[in-house]
Amino acid sequence: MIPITAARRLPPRPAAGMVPAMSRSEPSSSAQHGRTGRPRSAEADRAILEATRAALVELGWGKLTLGDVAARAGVAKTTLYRRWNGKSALVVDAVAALFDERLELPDRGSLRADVEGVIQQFAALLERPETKTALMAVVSEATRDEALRGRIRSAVVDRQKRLVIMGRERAQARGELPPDADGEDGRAAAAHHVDLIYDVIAGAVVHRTLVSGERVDAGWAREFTTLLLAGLTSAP
Amino acid sequence: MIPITAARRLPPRPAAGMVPAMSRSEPSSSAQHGRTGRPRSAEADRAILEATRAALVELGWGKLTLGDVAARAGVAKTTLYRRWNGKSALVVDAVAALFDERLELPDRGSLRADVEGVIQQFAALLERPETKTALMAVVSEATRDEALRGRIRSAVVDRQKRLVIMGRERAQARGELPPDADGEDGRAAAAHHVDLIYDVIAGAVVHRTLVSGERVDAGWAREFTTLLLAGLTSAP
DNA sequence: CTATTTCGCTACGAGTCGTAGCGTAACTTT
DNA sequence: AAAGTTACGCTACGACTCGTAGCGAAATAG
Repeated sequence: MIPITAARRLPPRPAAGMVPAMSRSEPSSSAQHGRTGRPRSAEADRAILEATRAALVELGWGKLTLGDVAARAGVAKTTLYRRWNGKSALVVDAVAALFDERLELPDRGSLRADVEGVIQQFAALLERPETKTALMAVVSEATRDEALRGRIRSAVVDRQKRLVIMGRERAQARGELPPDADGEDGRAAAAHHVDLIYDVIAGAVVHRTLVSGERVDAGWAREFTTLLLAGLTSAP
Repeated sequence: MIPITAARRLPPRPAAGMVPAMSRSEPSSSAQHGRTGRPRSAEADRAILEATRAALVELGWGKLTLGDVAARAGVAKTTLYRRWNGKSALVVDAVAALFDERLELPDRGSLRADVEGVIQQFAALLERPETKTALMAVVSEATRDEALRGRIRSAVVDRQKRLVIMGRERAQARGELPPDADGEDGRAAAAHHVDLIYDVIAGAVVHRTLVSGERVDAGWAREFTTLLLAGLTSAP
């Protein structure tokens, strides 16, 4: 008894906001911070993120409330605010987990097959109602929030870009694409090329799914791949 | 005096919602409905949409409130709810006006120049903070709202697609692209082709600007156009 | 055991939402 | 000119969400 209220005697408070969740796939859980007190419940993290995805599906971004998420997850609302500083940050983490699990690039033997595969894989991810609703909402919020942009970059963009880099290297090894030029310029050009390809592929799939509102079926993936390969394999 | 409250003696009310603004560029204004009472103020429409854009720039989608918009526009909050059924619908109309004014396709003499021009024009539109913030937010909301999807389609998608169709026809007239095949199949294939090109161009520009968060400069537009043309001009 | 941190809970003021009701203004029809 | 109809500005309202504060209890490290 007579417990000394810990929070009270803290310094002015690090900020009004909360833990950055360090952009890892592993949220903000467990000990290992070298900290001394009671560790955050990893189970609570899991439940919260899952509840967030479920609430997104049912309510959509606009009507999703943190109070509702807390109730679904079986935790107190205050716990949410202790870990994330708002709706956007929470949803990014909730959706980022899906990008971890579901994006791979098995070697399908040819550049064409690899490209077509990644298109369909990404399209399948976007078909999920959680991602469909959340991704663009978060992107929209990020236009006014630098920290959120950083989060999206590491949780979504960088992960996808890695697939492009890998596929490109494989194609070069197969001789389907010319190797990168040597030197600093060559590396810069290669990076630019990767960025371009990434925006074209991801952009087209996202746009067709969310803006045009039509499905990415096998036929479309094939046509798009054909168009793309002609551009990729022609002279620089 | 003793005025008979008009609203009271109306039938059960058309709905809880509001005027569809009929998807025209001209909002919901003026008489000419053949209606009989006081017409809606077109000036109010103009002021509201402009106030909406201004509020978007300052506050962003998340913190934009209809009460604030009403105050800026110098109208009563209730007037907003009489014309639009919510934030999303209002913002779509507010942003759609920009797409009207700013999207044209002057004949630049070659397919390459036309494509590069439309890319830069669209990119310039997305640079504006109103569109940057609003477009994806609205798209996100639309994933759960069929009516909103229709609005976006007519206010944004169809207008842009028209540019693709026009550019394509010009290129065919110049002999830069093969003419469409005859018959029903030919027309269907042409429509598919237009859809594909549209999603690739608009998608890449949107994705680079909003997701990757990098500028569409002249160099990028050139590289992208090169990639695209190689794909377009190669055999089907 | 002591120090420290997190947890669930309750409570709260501030702010927004969307609607209702009223009296007035503007326009059409007779 | 009068009557009928619709839009407008204003005020007020209950319902809800937000984000924070404070408390006592639980969980861990040393």
